[in-house]
Amino acid sequence: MSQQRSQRRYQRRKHERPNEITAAAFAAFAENGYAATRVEDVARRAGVSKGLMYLYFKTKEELFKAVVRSVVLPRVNRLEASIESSDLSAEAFLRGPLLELMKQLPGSPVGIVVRLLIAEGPKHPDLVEYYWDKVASRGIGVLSRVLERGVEQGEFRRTAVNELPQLLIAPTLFAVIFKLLFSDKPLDTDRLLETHIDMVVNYVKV
Amino acid sequence: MSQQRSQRRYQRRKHERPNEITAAAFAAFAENGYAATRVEDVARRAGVSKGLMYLYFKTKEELFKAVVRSVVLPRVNRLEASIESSDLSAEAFLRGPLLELMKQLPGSPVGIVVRLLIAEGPKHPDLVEYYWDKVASRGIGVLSRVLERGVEQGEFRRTAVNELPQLLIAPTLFAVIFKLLFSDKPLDTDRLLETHIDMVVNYVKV
DNA sequence: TATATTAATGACCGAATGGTCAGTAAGAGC
DNA sequence: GCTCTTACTGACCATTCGGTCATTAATATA
Repeated sequence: MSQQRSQRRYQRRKHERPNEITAAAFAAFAENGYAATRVEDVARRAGVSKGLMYLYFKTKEELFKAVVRSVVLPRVNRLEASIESSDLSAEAFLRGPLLELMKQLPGSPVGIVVRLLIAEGPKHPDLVEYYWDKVASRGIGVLSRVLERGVEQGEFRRTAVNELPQLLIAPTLFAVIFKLLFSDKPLDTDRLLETHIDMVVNYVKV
Repeated sequence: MSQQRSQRRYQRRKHERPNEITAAAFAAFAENGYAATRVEDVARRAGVSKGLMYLYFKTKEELFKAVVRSVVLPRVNRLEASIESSDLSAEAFLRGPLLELMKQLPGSPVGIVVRLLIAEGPKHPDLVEYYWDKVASRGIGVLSRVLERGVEQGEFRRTAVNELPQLLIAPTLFAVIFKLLFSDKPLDTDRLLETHIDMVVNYVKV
């Protein structure tokens, strides 16, 4: 035989480790929440020793933040891009791409992150701040611009919704949390969101 | 002097202890969340030894459930009563008592409970079930009946909202969570909720 | 006042877990 | 090949914390 008595005990994979570890951590946090997940669980999932975890992430909290970033950032970027590049009318945009995005959120990894944020946020203020800057405020900005465009083009009246663009996606959070907690109870979240958008559009349309 | 060398070390207060302990536990959970709160912290807050905790609550989890019950039950009962006894028109009810209730939720203890439920729910399925039976489904029932009454009296059309009464209060959850996470960011939750109710009423009114 | 009852204490236990570090072996560079 | 760097391991430590229990003292009863 060549030179393997037993297989290599491990491979060195400096580059891939961080992503693999955050992925494993996300899965573990999703199942058990942050506090109840042991660092060693994550290590096992990632096929790595506990010691290595601390080479790439100084503390469990650092790992947590890395997870949130990795899940949330690409999504927001995609959203922002897809919106800015759209040439639909405001109404068509709300009923089309935005509604589609909203429908996808319940049951997506974002739901998990929301849960983690709600549960752990108060203990990690800088993470909350990060989320606000990089996600929430950008999301609000996008909604705000869509409504504004609608007004400029004479499609929409100017209403309180212009100052409260959050109202557009508020029921999405409800749907996310409902599915999270009561996954076995019936609720047609798609229809809920459709109805809501319909309601808003009727309300703001001239 | 009478018979006190030093003050009594403690008083026996069998009857009051449970309430005092759940109150202390609520405060502690509110500050730190469930997992991060030590039983001994709660004991100290309640002015009681750790051992006594286990006389009144078999486990930390039992204590948790008692807290949720104590905060949530009286509120739902009050809501249900106030609604059934009202003789307002459906619209007046939505714009009056219901809106008022919604406005009160962000910042109330309910917000804390919601956070605890979201964070710990997946690990305490029977608690979630309890919450569904005693709170969520009853709340939905109330909303449903108001809308139904509106239809019967010819005030409202029959719309998708009749089957999705959750839509009425969905933004309340958003407001609760927003205030929970981003307490320092501006958001006029009262106006948000008013606008939403206005929108719904316009939508369903004949 | 004497006795019985039990509310309440607090020292203690053991398991769990975040984090460390001395040592090992993969594999890059020569 | 041989050497040197360093990615990686896994045993270990310190601490924390849920839960127990033998003991104590407040108070009800007689």
